[in-house]
Amino acid sequence: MVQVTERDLAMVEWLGVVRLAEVDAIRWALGAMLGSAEPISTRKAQHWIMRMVEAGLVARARPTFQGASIVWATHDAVGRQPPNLFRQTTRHEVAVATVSARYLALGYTWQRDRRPISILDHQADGIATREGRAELVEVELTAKSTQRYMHIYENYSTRLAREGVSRVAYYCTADADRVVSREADRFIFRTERQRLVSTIAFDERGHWIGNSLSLTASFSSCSVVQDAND
DNA sequence: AGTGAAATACAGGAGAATCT
DNA sequence: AGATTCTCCTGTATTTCACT
Repeated sequence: MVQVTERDLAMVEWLGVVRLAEVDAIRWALGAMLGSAEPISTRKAQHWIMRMVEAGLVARARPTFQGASIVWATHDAVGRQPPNLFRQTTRHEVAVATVSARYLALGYTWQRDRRPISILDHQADGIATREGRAELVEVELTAKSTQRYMHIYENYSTRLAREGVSRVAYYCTADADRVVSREADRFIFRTERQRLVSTIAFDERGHWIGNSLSLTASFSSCSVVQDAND
């Protein structure tokens, strides 16, 4: 019989929030649940997945069109329908989970953003919170149109200025990073501009290429900028 | 102390991508 | 095409851990 611990349940709950994750993200999230900022080994993560599959809490598949196995929490575990792995947005969701797991490892909690409250509102890919500071997180594997950035940034400017959002962080491919930054320069007023940061974290195939420190690195560069302006 | 589950380590296999 | 390399996944033996 498989033993299910508190940590296992916390992991499954997180999987329910992000919907999908690949093994690499599981490594980071499990490390985080052990109180570590480092990922556990791949083998260990795979054993965990096998145990959870046996317990009926997690399901797994390896679509041939992409490298790693995709893992999700079963309907029994979280009461949500299993994700469709063949949708266009699946790669994006997997990438969001990859970023989310690294936030967990840094001691953040992770939630979904609120549903849009108006036609002009924009829903981020997630909210990472630590010590009362909430950060909106976006994963951008392909750049959107200029028009859409105008709307999204207008919305983010408001949330930064009036809704207690401390920062907006983009994790991008090289191409998307260029556009995200350029459009931010155009559309975000200078008093808020420094609080939107973008880093190159994925290659064109959607594989994580940021190092484990890239989140913290962007934090420190952000605070340096703020100090300089204070 | 004894038992079963989990962690760990190492060897190896399948499949895709790349090279010649 | 065939060989090679790479990445991700699996089998299994051994050690560690948790519980009664």
